[in-house]
Amino acid sequence: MKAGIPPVAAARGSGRAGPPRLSPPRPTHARQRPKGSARMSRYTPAEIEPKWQKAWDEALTFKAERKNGKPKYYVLEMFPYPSGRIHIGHVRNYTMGDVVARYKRATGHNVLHPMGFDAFGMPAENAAMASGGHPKTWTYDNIDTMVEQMKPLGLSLDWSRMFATCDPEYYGQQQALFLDFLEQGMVYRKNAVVNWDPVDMTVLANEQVEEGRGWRSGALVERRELTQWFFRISDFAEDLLEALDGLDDWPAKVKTMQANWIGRSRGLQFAFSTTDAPEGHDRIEVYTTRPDTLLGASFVGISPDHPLARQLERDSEEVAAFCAECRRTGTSEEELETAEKKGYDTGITVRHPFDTSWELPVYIANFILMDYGTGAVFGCPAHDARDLEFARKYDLPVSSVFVPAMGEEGTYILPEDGGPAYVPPKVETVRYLKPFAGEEAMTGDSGVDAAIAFCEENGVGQGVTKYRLRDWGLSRQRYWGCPIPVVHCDACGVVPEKKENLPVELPDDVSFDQPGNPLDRHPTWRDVACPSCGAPAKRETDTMDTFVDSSWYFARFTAPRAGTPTDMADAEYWMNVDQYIGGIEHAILHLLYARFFSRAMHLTGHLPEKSREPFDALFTQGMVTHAIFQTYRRETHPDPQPDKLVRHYLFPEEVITFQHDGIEKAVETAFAESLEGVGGLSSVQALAEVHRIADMNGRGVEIIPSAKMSKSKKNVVDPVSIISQYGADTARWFVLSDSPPERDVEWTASGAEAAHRHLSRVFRIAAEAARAEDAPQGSDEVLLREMHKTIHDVTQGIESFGFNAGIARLYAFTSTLSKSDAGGEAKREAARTLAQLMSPMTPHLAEEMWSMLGGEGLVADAPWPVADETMMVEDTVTMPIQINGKRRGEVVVPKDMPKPEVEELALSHHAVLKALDGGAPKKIIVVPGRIVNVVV
RNA sequence: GCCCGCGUGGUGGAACGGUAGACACAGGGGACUUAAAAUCCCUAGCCACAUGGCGUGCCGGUUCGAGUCCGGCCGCGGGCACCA
Repeated sequence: MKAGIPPVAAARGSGRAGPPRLSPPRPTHARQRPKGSARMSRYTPAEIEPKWQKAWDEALTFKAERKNGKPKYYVLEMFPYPSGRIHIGHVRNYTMGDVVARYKRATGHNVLHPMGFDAFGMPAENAAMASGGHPKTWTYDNIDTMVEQMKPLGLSLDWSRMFATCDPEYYGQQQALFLDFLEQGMVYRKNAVVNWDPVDMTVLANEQVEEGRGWRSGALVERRELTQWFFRISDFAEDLLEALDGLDDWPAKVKTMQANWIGRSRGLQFAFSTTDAPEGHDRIEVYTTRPDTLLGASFVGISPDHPLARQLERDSEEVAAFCAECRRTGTSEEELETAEKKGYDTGITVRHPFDTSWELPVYIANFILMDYGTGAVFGCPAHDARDLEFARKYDLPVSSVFVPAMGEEGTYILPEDGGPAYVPPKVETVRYLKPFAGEEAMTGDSGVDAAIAFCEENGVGQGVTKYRLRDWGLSRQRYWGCPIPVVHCDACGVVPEKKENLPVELPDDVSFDQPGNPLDRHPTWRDVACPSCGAPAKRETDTMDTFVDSSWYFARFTAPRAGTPTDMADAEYWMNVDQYIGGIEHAILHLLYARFFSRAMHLTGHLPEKSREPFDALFTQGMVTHAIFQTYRRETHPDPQPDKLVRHYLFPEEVITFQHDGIEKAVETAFAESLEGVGGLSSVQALAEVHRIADMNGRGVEIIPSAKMSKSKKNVVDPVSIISQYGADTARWFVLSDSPPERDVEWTASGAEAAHRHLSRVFRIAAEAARAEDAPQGSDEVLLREMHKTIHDVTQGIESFGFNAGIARLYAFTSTLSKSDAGGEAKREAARTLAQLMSPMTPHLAEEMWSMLGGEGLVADAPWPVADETMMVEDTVTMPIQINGKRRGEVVVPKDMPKPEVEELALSHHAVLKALDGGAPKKIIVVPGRIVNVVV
């Protein structure tokens, strides 16, 4: 640990509210205390933490090895991207995992808790372009820094298993998996669109497209088709959907999101016959999930990429112009859906399948995706908001098919009369105005079923099940990724690389001085002999999506140095991941891809059957947020241009926060110090005056609370400075306190100080207990009873991911212990138990307490304390008495008092007597042990 | 736009459909100290002197009883297939 960050920097600022802190606490480690009598009562994390980390290292405490006789437990946190520095969000993520890992160790499990890096990806290339370095150097330097920053956290990791996905040993095995998948027919090539920057001549990621323009060139982005590699994940759609049911320990919201993403739908596929269409387009296939609304059809819409649209484009400049415009939007669904709905009337019509004299116009529409369904839809404006918007824009007819079944008369406005589109859930019963199949009143679901049956009978089309899930395009036109191990040969076509030639390693001699993929411009790497015929051929220059890297790393951790992707014996022993922990932002893509991969790895013999679902339990944690401090700076321009106010962000350490008139305010430290005569930072009054002056001068600071931390907004907290100031245990304790793990937590400097004060207090109390006189006293039992309740509640808290609740109990128990007048031995027992209960959260402090209280060995090796149920039983219970559901009093009764007696007691309560006023109660509800409610 | 969440004092939050505000931060008061820091104790949802009334984003519903369940709205966050 590095000594001394400027005290002002950490203590000022970012306090949520309150008076200015004028004399910040000095970093604890800076006090070089003489060894001696006072030494034992001072909490010095800077001494304690490295000492115990060394002890764990030397004892190989956290090395994971296959062992018989103990149940295994595999806990995994989503591995980080090596961005360069660890982030307080990482601290929270890994601390949660560490709590689980240490707790499971203590409860007799053989724990695997590994760490690695998700190391391929665009930021490394961006850095190389910006500063001329090499992605590889940048990445490995970052990894070194981050490991160095993570080690002081004291995580119970088996560092010997560490790897980065950009290690050739890792991605070589990934290439082997790719070849096996290819052989099994789970990979194929097809055309797909990408964002194309016509100036930089390069493919852009969605995030590199800003308002339809390339982020560097500013050129209008185009969609361009390329031949790309795909995983057949959609073949697994049904299985991936069905299996969600078995994931009992996954959050319901994640399962819902995945189910919606897979999007199984039952619908009708049929064809409209066309009039006046070019040859070969006499039919337009459409797919609809609402065939019951066929009689409300108003138009047919086709994708700009639909074969018919393509044909028309060739024949007409106008159509070509319209399609070109449609293709100018990005490829993301969000952009397509939020863009203004536009259509082009082709002049072609189709005949309605139920009535051939009824013709509908065919529009090319920018919101229809070629990838989903058939690339064509029929529009029913009355029952689809988007179709209604479109119909109103192009003055197309709107005709209701059904109306609400009951009620709402008088308030319901038909869409044709200007009302909104009526889109009830399909389970709701509606009344059909023009039923052609089924009942007049029925649910949407029945309506759809009846419509499908009717259409099938009459030869109009057939019921089909479709999925929204598309195949996974894995080709990326970038350097810093896992090379796709195939060779393109003029004679043999696409030829897989031979396994003995793996890994196909990335060449080091590349430059990023021009846009595009350097592999494309690297002749000696690119030009190879065909593995099949030996003729001159070219390597595939696309690399893999980085989601591939993270789709199997959990399996690799079970045998990180194996010469094959996995070692079956190790996989059999360690898989599955018993507890997986990570951000909710990965709820869909990463987790779905990993579920697909583990199925594919099972099919290719790399994982056992049980690992088709690799994560037994999932927990999604919230973010760490921090207030943003925003101000404006005057930017001066030469005459005649006026000066401009430009938004400017301040780091937390650049401001002082305080509370005035009940409102939290902030002033810029530098500005306050520049003022003379107002007393600067000496009091709330002076700060308020500074604040007033700042506002008048356009130097006011605006506080935007609870924002996701980001470097550009400067609302970041660096864990390294927190650790050097307070120690790792304080950082760990803080990120676990207060907020429930699944929710976002706002980092506040005052909260961190409070955590540190508490740990110091615990240390003092433990030191006192160690010295306490061993005279037995009457209140031993009170303390021990409380201890057993605490064991129970903290255990419960950890088991249920209620770390904050467990910590609240530990606060309470610390308070009990400090006030207890129990004998020394009881106090020591209580303090040792406290150390054990705290050990998953604050492992270093716990070890120190344990050793000072005469605990045997390491607390990390001590078995978890077990609550004695008999010590927790209370014989009386306080029951609140409610009158009409409002609390009016309480009675203390024996725990198992029979209902009639409780009723009698309640009725004699003065508040009840007063409320009854001589009358009889209407009803009395007694919930044993909980509550009495008297209804009068 | 679509899918999924979340919303409780000045602040973070607690609460099997059963005493709303545990625990903590900030605040107020006090003890100790020459003074301060550190520490310890007390206090505290809001309104009202009080009896009491009002309170879990807003509106409505179910229930003896709703922060919790249902419907509708508002606000904020996550995801939307090439950010990881």
